[in-house]
Amino acid sequence: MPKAIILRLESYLTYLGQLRSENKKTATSDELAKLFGISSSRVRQDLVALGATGKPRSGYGIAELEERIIQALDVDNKKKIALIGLGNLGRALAGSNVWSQGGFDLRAIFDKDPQLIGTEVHGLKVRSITELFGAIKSDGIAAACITVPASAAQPVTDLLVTAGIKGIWNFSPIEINVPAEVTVENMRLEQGLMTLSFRMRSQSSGMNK
Amino acid sequence: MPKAIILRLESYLTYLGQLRSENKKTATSDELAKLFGISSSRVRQDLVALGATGKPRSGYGIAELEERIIQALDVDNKKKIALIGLGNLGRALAGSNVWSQGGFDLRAIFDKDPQLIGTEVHGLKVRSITELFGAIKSDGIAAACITVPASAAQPVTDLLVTAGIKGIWNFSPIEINVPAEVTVENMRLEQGLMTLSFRMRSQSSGMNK
DNA sequence: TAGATTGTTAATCGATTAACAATC
DNA sequence: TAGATTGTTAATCGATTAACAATC
Repeated sequence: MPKAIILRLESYLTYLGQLRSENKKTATSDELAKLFGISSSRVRQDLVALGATGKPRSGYGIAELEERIIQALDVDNKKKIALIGLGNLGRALAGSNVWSQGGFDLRAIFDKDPQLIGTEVHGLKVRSITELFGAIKSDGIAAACITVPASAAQPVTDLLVTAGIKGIWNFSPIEINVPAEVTVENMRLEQGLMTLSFRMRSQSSGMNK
Repeated sequence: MPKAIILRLESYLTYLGQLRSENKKTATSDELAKLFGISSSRVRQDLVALGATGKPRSGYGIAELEERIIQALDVDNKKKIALIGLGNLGRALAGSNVWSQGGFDLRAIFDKDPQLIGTEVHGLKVRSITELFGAIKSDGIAAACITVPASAAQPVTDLLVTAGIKGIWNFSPIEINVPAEVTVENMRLEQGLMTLSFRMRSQSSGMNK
């Protein structure tokens, strides 16, 4: 499945949830296309790739589309994830519902600050990073979210890789090195802002090049 | 400038900073290409689009590249931005350095919780959302970061648009509606996790399709 | 000089849009 | 039935890679 389609399916899913909450039962390719600024044929091709079918005149069933997208992205299969680094951002994420929305189940929190170790955060006891290796092995944790300072990112990554982690959601502003079998998804907050910065100027100058 | 190039320039910038901190002076297209998993000719084309030139055998000057990317993205021109919604995520962002890294200067914080209004957060007094309109007008704020609950996102957006805001960094999991002249950059945390979820399965099943 | 790396053009690849017959 | 919308194929567009002469 091409990466571009995956990204759009995720966007469709968000919007379909909104439509369902408004009690709508069906959506047309043209409706989705207008919202996301793409052609309706692109939407139909995406939905064909997903294996969904619609009905001429009425469109696609919203519930069916949601279900298929969730299946395709493996969101219904909650994978165990650990959070490494309980700073401001880590704390905000720990208490959020992104984990289950994104297909994961937050099961462990690690930090190196002795003040934090042993405290309880959203039902999870904060553990020392020295316990990381053993805990991941014994708990069968598949993924990790890294919200540590840049300087700690690579050492923590190496530890995670050795412990057999399969996926990393990386918030540190660093390119971390991992072996080919480990999946890294970078979440770069600054990059979102930089894109906004660039687009605001292009917009205002009419320089759409 | 194509969106795909902008995204890569942002990535290059992050990595060039790392190289500079290691006291490296130059980088080759092949070096950058390997790191980001693209071809070296793509890197060279990106750098040509940026207006940078390199030297055969030695490569490109790191400091010059950084400077040109910062200029191209307008990161050196700090635009005034307001934060709307001081929940866990808003608080984490308020205290971070993403603003200046991304080309902005956080100048105002708004919330609707009376408990928070009047308190000081990272040198900024939290103001009532009812003051939003006037404050944005009088302070010349160009952009806003929305970290409010989904239900509040559209009303807050409408207010911001009326106040003349030019760009929105949206963390709420909603497609917000804005007129064409307003730039919206969505920061979807769940989508990052969903992509990780999908890629972890593709990876492990060897199903690279 | 020799050889690594740039700058650039042509070839390939993939993604998007256009178009339209099929159909509910 | 009539007409809106799907499913699908062909055409277009843009992005990436390959290749190589120029050059430091």
